[in-house]
Amino acid sequence: MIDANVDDPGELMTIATTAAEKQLDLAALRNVPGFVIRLIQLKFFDGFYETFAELGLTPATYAILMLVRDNPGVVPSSIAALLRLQLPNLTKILHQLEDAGLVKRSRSKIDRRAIEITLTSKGEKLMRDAVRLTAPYNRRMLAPLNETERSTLIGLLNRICPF
Amino acid sequence: MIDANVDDPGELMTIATTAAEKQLDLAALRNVPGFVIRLIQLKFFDGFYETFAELGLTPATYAILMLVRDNPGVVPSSIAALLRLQLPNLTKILHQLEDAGLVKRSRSKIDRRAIEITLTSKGEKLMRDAVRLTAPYNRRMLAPLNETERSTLIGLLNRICPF
DNA sequence: TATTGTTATACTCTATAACTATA
DNA sequence: TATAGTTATAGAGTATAACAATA
Repeated sequence: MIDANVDDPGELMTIATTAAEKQLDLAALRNVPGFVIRLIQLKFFDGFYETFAELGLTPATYAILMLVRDNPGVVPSSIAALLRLQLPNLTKILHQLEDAGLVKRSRSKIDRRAIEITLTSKGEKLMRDAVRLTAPYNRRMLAPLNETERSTLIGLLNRICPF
Repeated sequence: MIDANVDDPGELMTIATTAAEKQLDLAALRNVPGFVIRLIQLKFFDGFYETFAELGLTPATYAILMLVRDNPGVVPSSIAALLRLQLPNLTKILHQLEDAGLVKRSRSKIDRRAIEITLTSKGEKLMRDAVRLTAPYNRRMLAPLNETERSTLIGLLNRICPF
């Protein structure tokens, strides 16, 4: 050890990298919900991968497969509109899910332009496994809140959710 | 008009693209806060660009400049840690902001590896303009909630925000 | 030997235009 | 003429490795 910071004995002197250490003023940004929501979303994504990577799921494929599970025969344009994905990008993902044996694509008999998406049995099994991990994941992400507060938050979020 | 849907008279037959039209079952996804938060974040980003694009601000530059405004002399590594940006990516943005005359970069006299970031007067003026647009933007994004609910939401979000 | 900031680069996500087949 | 899906491609955002200067 060459040099030591008097305020931080026992460690090499480094520039503080957390708000608390650096005493940064964050009051303004904390009152911008869009900023706070962005940070929370990054936290949820990190937590998602920690929990669901073992199943090979991403946030996007989780949402797509869950939507298909509850709405068998849903068409790509509906999925894209709801999940705010561009159709070309969704097409690619759906082909990957089909290649992985998780979904089945079949021409609609009513409108032969449309493709009806359903889960395969492999896809259904995957989502059963995913569902088992979901409640613990949600609890972990909302750990600072008690049960009442979690319900309140989910209710308020759904009120401002654009669908 | 060639053909008309009996359920939708007066319009060409199209596949419904909203949850309401298509009667999609979204109950499962609505109870996954991470999913709802992702959609809300996309909504906030869209709204952000509608409001702040005229100032040339992005969500990232807004946050960076606001942080620098309230913490003059803050170093890139602190900004990166707080805003969850990688240092190489932040470096690029800071050089753009410097080229635009919004921030000043100067070597720290305490630690000559570090760069202290401050706003220029042009940067200060820009953020005064941005602040004027912020409250209306926040209100518009949280329009479905009353004043009490907005406060409750912001409080709960800050409790789960990772800093 | 570790840290700050930089450069270069790769990878993922997202967006747009042009095409086909169907309506 | 408009829509569903596809293909190709471009752009933005994000991540990683290697480096120089400084501690």
